[in-house]
Amino acid sequence: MLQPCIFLMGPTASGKTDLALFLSEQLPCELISVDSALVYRGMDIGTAKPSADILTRFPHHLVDIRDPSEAYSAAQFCSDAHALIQKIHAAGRIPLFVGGTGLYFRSLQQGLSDLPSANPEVRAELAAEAAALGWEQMHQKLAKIDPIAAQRIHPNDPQRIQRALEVHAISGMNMSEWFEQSQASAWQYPTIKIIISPAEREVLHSRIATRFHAMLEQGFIEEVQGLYARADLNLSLPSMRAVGYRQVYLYLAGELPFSQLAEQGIIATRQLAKRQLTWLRAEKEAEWFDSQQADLAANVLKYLVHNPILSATLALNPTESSHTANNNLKNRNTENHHE
RNA sequence: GGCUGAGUGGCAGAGUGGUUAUGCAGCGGCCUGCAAAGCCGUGUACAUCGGUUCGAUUCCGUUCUUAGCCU
Repeated sequence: MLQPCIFLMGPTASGKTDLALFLSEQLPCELISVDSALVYRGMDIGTAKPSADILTRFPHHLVDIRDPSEAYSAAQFCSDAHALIQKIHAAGRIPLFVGGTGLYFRSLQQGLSDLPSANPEVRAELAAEAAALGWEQMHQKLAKIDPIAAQRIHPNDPQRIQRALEVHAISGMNMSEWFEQSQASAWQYPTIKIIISPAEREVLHSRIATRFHAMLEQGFIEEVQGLYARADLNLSLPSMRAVGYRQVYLYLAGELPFSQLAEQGIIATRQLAKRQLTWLRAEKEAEWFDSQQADLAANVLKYLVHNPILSATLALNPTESSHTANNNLKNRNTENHHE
């Protein structure tokens, strides 16, 4: 019988982190971050990363595991996550996945087909070719190599055209053939999925704006200055394209006036949150909680503790789980948690 | 008070006697090794009232608003 997992999902600025910290105090959990930006060391303010002090007291897996010059990926995330699940389950504890990266959650649940991984040299070649021919031409090439993929991929979508061509260039087999041959192994663990988000979009927008201004006051620009100064970092890297970092980077490069920095950063964050919500709406069998409700933490904990998926595991950990949790419920009723 | 100009969708900004401007924002969606990425879709809006006309956002006049100039 497989042991359980918990997913805590939500858009940026919804208060996931505080809730996760609380839950990890109350339940025999280990925190695993599901966030494509928190993986980067030295990117702290703009990613709203928990402080060093918090991370010491509440260890998070998959935070600060890459240099900003490196790339991470959904496939690496899946591999890392599965290794962690084994380890955590072996210790009799529950993996608590927290984050807002929709692709990572989906990859985990649906599995990824067996595909050749990214190859920087091949990508560089394809990029150079595209610069000469244009992406429409590249799409036409793809149509010859892999008609099925070409039909699915829009001619204006360079990222996906490049990946499909890359797969073929590396392996000699096209993407659609790979999909046919490999059956992605789906998620097996009994899982409770919690989604938190403000019920009102305006609330989310206002929290995003407030938080972005706070980041600027906390020295966000100085943080990016250090990264901007590095010769090995540029805007083509996923790290420097992260929301907020890209805008500050452009400002430092003199391509975005200071007067527009906050506005553009906030807009980018809003658009991120919107895309995240699109992923979240597609989640099946998830329990939604309004992040603005006064007793959010208590309600989520109550929901988890009473969920049959957890009962067996909690019964094995009576002293540090359900007993404590139920006691703490009484003290948490009026508290409101924010990220 | 007089003269001249301008009034276009949330914002910016073209244009036309009868066909969709466009960009940004917003909203919805897509998503298989860059995903906080990349991409797709989505608004007859033309200040007011009246006139001319088969037909006016576009022409004429009224009113209002506004910018500049004059007294």
